[in-house]
Amino acid sequence: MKQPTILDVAARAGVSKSLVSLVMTDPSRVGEANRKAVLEAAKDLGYRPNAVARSLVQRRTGVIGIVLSDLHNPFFADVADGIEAAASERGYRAMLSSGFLDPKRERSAITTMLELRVDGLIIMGSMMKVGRIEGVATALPVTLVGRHTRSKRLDSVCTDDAAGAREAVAHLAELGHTRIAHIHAGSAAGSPRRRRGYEKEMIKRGLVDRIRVFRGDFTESGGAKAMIEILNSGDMPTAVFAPNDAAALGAMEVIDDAGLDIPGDISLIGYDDLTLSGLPRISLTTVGQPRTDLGREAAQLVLERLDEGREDARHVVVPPSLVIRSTTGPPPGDADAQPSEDPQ
Amino acid sequence: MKQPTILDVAARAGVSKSLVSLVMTDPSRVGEANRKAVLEAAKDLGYRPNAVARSLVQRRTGVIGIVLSDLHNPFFADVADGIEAAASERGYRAMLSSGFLDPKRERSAITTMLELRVDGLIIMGSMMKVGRIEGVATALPVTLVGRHTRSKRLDSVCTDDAAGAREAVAHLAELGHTRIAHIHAGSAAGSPRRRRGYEKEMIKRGLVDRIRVFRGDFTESGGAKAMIEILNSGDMPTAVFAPNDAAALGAMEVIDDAGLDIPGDISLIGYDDLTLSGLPRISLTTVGQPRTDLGREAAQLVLERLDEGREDARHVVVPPSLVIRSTTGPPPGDADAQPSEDPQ
DNA sequence: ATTGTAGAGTGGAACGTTCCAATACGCATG
DNA sequence: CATGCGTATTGGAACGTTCCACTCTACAAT
Repeated sequence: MKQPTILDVAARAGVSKSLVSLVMTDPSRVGEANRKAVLEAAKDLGYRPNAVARSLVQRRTGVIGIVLSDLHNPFFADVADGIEAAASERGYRAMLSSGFLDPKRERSAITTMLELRVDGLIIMGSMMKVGRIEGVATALPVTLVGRHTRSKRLDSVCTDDAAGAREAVAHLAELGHTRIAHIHAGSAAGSPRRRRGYEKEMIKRGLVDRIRVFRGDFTESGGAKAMIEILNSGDMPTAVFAPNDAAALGAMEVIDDAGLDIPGDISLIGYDDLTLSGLPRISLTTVGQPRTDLGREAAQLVLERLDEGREDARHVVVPPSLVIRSTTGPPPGDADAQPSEDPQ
Repeated sequence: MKQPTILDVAARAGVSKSLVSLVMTDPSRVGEANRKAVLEAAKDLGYRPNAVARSLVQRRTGVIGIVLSDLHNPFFADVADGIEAAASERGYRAMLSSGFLDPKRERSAITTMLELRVDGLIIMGSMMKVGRIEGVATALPVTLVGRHTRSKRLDSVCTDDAAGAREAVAHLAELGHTRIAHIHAGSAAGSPRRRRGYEKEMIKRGLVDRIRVFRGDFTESGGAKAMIEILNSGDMPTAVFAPNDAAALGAMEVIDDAGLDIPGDISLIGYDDLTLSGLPRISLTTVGQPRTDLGREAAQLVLERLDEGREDARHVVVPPSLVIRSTTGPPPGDADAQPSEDPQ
């Protein structure tokens, strides 16, 4: 099991370790004969450069760490794709770790990344306070995905959650809804803004006293639980705005199980536009975010600091877009149904 | 940005670097006064042990690498959860990398893991040939998830894919189906066995000449494409057995779009039992695998080699279980409908 | 007084690379 | 024939830890 080192290769090829190192990094700078000898020796021995030793002397690992809150949320998978693509174009590789929706485990995932000395860190859907994350940003470039901040110490990229939420509520209001409830995900990344957007739009439309907010989270089961509460609240809304698609799916399940019709009895709207949500069976109205672009942008921000020496914080906000499908419609008993916004 | 080292801490605390090292690993072996001084100095400086340097001297990283073929497949997320849980219980941490459904990129992901000197490797849903992976297993413990092999050099854990496939076909046959088509995913992990299970059961039931196999893959779009081909084949089956749930969802979408009813016109069955598949709107009949357990078992296999010195290969096969939901029913025009197997 | 022992702390080698300054060698130039 | 120069190669110092063998001190046992 003992792995061969550069010295073993050097000995076998009859050259110095420095020459082997040269061949491994830039073969063109080495004479024909020696190059061949080294490559052959390396192959014979099954030599693989030890990135640990290399990182130690170079004081860089070439790895961008990604910490995400939930491996199950396909939203992150797309963002991660974007990050990986951008990173590998620039000679970095991405390594991923999950926070399992638990601030403590997220913290420990981040610590691990720091100890491994990743060159940059991208944190998505964080459950932690921005303040704590800022502390980390003194050691390496950090980009937050999906969370708004004006921090001077780290970068961020997200969609305008408040605007997305307002669009969602506006869409419902224009369909004639007034009793619009919102499920929120506490202080998890993005959630506070979406909630505020919901509230603002409700206020703007004169629906202040119709504001109903229920606590859930960004998962299917969180959405389901909140929906059960809504159904039991004795104050049934005609529309529900979920904090994301995963939660919306959970809510949908509860509504279906209760024998209610979507959107006949209750309209439902999510956030994220997962591929899944576009399935005909689901056809969830939702607020879309350009996921892969979000990821590319996040990687770009890290790389700018790493390779171009940028020092000042940048915060990128991209606009969300409402995707109207078939889980939203006029409220029940609405005489003037079929307005132009009605899907299908 | 320059990070403090153990020497900085030692200087500030007025002790030797060795003492600092001791405090960091086992504070109880150090005198009260010095321990406090060291901890305070470390805190003041924001010292974080450099895992790269530590790994170099210890010749271990404490990291279990996970390489999976597709970040989007929630199946892997659950398995990864299991791995992470088992690993962290034993003091290891898990780090993840995606192969993006491309054997080349998978190879490069594995190379990266090897260069980073992870202590063990778990490969899920691999697109590579087992032979190539075996080469890797000489350097560290490797466990394959979801792929059958009798290799003497690496471990594996998977469900009995052939048995699962046969159960699926048997279920359809008992409902009265004879024209049962199968979408397969080429040589991707698990697919060949499922295909063979399908064929065997078809033969056993005297349906040899009804065997129809279409090429797809383990993704939604792969399933959709194959389904389009099936619909255009001019030989419409009454049931389709997809290689996994993701592909089944793609197929479902195509069937829905074609205006056909599931299971009225065509029955559909998947493999994996994603959480998603249990949603009332989807309610996909499928073959279930104990995902988290699969992950725990995989981690266990790696850890046995790492910490207990096991040398011989172990291959764990766990039984799959058919989950009957509402995408399967009697074939159209079947007079004696509603057999006892009918769901609901 | 001598010896032994335990506890606390230290210095230096090692881990496997990269990088830099230095060397060796050939060959053209004056 | 000395000089200079470019190319190919080398040895040694880093990188930041851990680990081991060792020293030092205090104190108990003989």
